[in-house]
Amino acid sequence: MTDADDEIVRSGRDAEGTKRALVRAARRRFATEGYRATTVRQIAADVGVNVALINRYFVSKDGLFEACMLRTSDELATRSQARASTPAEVIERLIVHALNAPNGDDPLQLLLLLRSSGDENADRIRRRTLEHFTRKLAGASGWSPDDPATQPVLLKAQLAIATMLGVVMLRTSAAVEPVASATAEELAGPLREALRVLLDDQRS
Amino acid sequence: MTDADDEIVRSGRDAEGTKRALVRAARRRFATEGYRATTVRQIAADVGVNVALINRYFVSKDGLFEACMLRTSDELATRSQARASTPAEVIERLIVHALNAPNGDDPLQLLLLLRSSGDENADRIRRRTLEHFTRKLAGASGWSPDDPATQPVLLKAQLAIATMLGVVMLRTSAAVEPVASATAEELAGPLREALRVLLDDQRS
DNA sequence: TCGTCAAGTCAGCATCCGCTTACATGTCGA
DNA sequence: TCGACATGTAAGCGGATGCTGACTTGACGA
Repeated sequence: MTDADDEIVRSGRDAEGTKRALVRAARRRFATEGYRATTVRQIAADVGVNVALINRYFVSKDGLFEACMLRTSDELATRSQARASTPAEVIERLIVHALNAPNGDDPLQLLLLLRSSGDENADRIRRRTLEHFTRKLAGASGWSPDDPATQPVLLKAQLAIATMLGVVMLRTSAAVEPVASATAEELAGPLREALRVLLDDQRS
Repeated sequence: MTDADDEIVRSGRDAEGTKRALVRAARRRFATEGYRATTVRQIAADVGVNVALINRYFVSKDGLFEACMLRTSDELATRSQARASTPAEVIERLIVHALNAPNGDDPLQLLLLLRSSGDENADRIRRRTLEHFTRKLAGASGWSPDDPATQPVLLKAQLAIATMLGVVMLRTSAAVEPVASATAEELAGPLREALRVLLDDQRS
């Protein structure tokens, strides 16, 4: 495990480690404060590294954002690769993912939080990742991607994602009470019910 | 009705009309592109007016954002003042409000509630508006605000709001398919079911 | 007709942001 | 030991952004 990359320790002289640390710090900033509000100087300062390295390693701020999206996309793909399970399990994992990880490191949380960047390429990646995630979610409910009757299920899956997105935003970005300080346990119950309606129905 | 304030017509020499037009244009920008990405020059250009007027009338960009928040807060309060109705009616109104025509201002109002400006005062207004809206929604389901047993209902009402916010976000800001180009009718069905679980239950 | 004042404009300042260029420094093989 | 290269730094440029103060224009009453 190459964790603890963004420690202040940062021994330097380790390009790959520095890149990882930059992506980590950037992801956190982008997720919590948005693309435009995040400055490359902030990110560099978080890692304890000179600003110019961002341009050296990622060409531009857009490039760094894209790297964040790609890494999030990868992690998400890896996790959902874990054998397709029952709808109930999928729902459970979705809830746990979104409600824990208060530091904003969870890829699902990050993906949901990412707002539009203004950069065309990064926005396309974000859209594609979300759509891929939608299909995964619908697929885990036992639908074939080619079945034309799947269309309404895709919509429902996306509504489930939208629900989680809204919850995460209200909790982290807007900090609205009481949902912001509610425990994961308090939220899990109602969320389970709502998501079951959307994901676990009888093919109606 | 003093609509059509942001027409190119803008006869000038009408301070109140200009202020309203600025708030309208600003709200659209803030909601769709976020606070930081929106520039005062853009807003002024949208209205066809000199930038300096923003500072004259609203002191600062923060002040303009706060005016936007206050206006949506007012409009939202006015609408929900319409006699408390049955949960089913409330759900229906919520859905219509959020799914209205994309050029309409209704979804933008909700979207604006998610945007944080960094300004302490404006953010407080946003939080307060959302919390007030939550209580209204819970109240429409027949719960007294003082009953301690209401707490979980507040949470559920907020989850319902979160769902609608997420849907609006995916449709307008992220433009993720298929939800972005789905019709209101296609979405209304599943949304009704999900919201009913959260708002119309049997006090469980 | 003309003075007054609000409504609106103009030009520019200070600051920040993304990015680049030139330079310093640590590491490692010959 | 030392040169070569990769890693990291310092300084600053060009442009955008928020905001300001002095100015112009138009409406209206005496």
